[in-house]
Amino acid sequence: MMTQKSLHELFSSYANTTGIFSNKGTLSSDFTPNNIPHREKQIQELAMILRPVLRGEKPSNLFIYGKTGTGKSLCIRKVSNTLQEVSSGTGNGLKVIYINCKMRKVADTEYRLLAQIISYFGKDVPFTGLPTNNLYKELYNLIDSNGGNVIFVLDEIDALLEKVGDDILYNLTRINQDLSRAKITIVGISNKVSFIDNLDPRIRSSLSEEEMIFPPYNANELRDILSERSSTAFNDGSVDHAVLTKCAALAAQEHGDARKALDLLRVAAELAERANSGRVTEHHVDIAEEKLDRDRIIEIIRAQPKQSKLVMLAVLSLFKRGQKNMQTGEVYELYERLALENGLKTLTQRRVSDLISELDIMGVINASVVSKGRYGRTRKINIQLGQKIVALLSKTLGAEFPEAFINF
DNA sequence: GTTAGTTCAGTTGAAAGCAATATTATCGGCTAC
DNA sequence: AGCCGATAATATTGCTTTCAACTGAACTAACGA
Repeated sequence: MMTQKSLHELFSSYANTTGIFSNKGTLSSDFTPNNIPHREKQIQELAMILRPVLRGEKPSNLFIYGKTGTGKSLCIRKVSNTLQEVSSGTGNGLKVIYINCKMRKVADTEYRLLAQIISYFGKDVPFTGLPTNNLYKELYNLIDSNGGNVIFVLDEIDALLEKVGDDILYNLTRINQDLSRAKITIVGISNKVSFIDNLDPRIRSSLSEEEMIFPPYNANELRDILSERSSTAFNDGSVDHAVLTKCAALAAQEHGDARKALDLLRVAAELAERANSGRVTEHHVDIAEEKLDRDRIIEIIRAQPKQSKLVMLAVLSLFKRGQKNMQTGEVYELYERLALENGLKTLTQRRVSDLISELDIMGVINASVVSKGRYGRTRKINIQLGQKIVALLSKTLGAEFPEAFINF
């Protein structure tokens, strides 16, 4: 009875207040706003580089660098959309194909990338089975019969080339030379600046006929972005000005990642709404940051292979016993026991040592090699996570390895 | 007090094994001449 | 004959293990003043 009544109250109070959001979608990171602050120059430049398509000429190939959340994809998307709109009136065919090469199982090999491209032309090829040559042939025919300009936007191209080598680009540029009725332009996007250096010189020069760099946003720019978006995302007066500043400042610390800034703001607002406080405050941002952090770490761990999780569990267990500065040996000992109890095969210390350093790189634990003189050399392993996260993690992992709790 | 060795407890790099996947090659069946 | 799809054959990966060289400071012992 009691619960029903409070449920009733909950709903009616929800219905009677306007809430914080007016349009939450604006805060999503894949939303394309009309106005992209502090990227006017880049958009201008992009437009200049790509505009030859409007006269049916081939633009230069282009290479774009920039860290995550610096607006690369956003600007490209915006420019190419407009370009497509305008060109549909000119009679010069234009097709822009955007592909994210990082997406596992979609475009992370030569074959899959080609298959993906082909499917953009409305033709499906089997997942597997055909020789790659056939796909090139197929693609060639499709593009040629389609005619006009084709622009390939390859996002996170570094991931692709790292995996499969640079032949693909070579082949694609070569196709271009044979085509009679169509022209291919390649736009590569990468977030590693150093990446182009270890590329075949021929490909490098043809790929980066033009280069652009998207610098990270600074705190002020981030705040502008946030206030721009929040003007449509929120109802008036529901967000403190200080909140935006704080989100911007936090995200600026992490290489000026606009996505992070938006996430912070969105999550903070969600929290505020859920807590029924009529407005978002700095306090909510704090909680949001912790929550994002927590989610990230839990997500990382969840995606780990079993063995790695087990190592993590070993570290966690020791940590909960109050151990500080654990050594590889101690962790390995416990890991060995846990593996045995859970019926997993035990890896060698060599491997566990690597797993530990992987966990370190991912920022889940802190491990650094220290020499302890006469007492050898080892990694000093620590956990620097909040209690909440630790508790949550051990719960998650504990559920996966039921036998592990015998140790507590 | 200095200097030159030792020693520990792993670290790190290279090479190779192995199982799971991915890519290629091959073959029989089917259609179109 | 030529093409298609399926299946066998082969190559590539991604993890791991094995082997072995390397590390760097605490500890020791010898050294020289």
